[in-house]
Amino acid sequence: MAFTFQRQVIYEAVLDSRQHPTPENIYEQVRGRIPSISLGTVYKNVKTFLDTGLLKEVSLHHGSLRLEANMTPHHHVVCSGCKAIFDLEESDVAPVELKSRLPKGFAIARCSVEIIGLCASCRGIGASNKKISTHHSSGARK
Amino acid sequence: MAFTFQRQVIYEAVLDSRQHPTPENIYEQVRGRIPSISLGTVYKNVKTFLDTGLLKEVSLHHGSLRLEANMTPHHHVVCSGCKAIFDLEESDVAPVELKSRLPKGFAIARCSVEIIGLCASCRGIGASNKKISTHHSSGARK
DNA sequence: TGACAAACGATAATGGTTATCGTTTAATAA
DNA sequence: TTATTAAACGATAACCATTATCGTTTGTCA
Repeated sequence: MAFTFQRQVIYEAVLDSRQHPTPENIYEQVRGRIPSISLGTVYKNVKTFLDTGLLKEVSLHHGSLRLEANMTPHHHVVCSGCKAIFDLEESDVAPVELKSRLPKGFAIARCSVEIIGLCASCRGIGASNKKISTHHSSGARK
Repeated sequence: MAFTFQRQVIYEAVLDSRQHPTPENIYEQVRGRIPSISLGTVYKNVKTFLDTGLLKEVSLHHGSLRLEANMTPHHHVVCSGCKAIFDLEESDVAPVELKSRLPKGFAIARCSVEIIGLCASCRGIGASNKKISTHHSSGARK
């Protein structure tokens, strides 16, 4: 991977932003230093950074809305391969224990634990138990 | 809110699916019972259900990719109003303690705690400290 | 039953993201 | 250093998820 000027500036833009920016946010900031940059270049390089592990996405579930009818508090087990979501009852996880202050004035509504990993079928164990298919390619390297 | 036949079938489709379906998934399933239903109707009613609290969305961050450069394990404080994301160091939360089995064959990669609520500015406390603006309307009733 | 608002289906428009394509730039070897 | 070649760039079209619009149908209620 060639470390071009565009890449440096894009990467620094994410580093400097303490706010988990969107590609669009990055684009706007980078244009301050490279006015001719294309939004496509930002997307391409963000994808490259994700693939090589230089950056991470905050949520595995951008791309499409996922719904739930279970309104009781509970947690989620998420497969980073197929994006499958399994529920975990609230009692299956010991209460989360905060050891520091939150941002000033923040009012907690709820606490949700996400256990992220690979499900059996994505690890190649057992039959290919098809989940609901969703989401764009995410795990494929070019 | 009138409880039309379409609404009943859509809601049951989400209830029956143990898999956190997308609107598209729901559309496909509902078409089995109401072949003439429109995808737009599914979206409209899903939105209605979200607004009235009958359904919930799994992630507050579908819609647009959010990036992070902090590759050390950490947790997130998320404002459900403006979708702002604050980081919490791993040491700020006591280790998550699992009290049950996960789905057979699931390999844990990491555990992430999400503390969801309203930030100071979304509660109307303090100056309107603008965060990076992102995401479509989500909190607004029609 | 009639009147009116709400919901529906069809479809156009929007917004985020990816793909394409011709040109420019970077890496490598001569 | 220059020539070669693949990778990266910018511009733009295409794509997919979602929302908006609009004319018609269906519920609700007087």
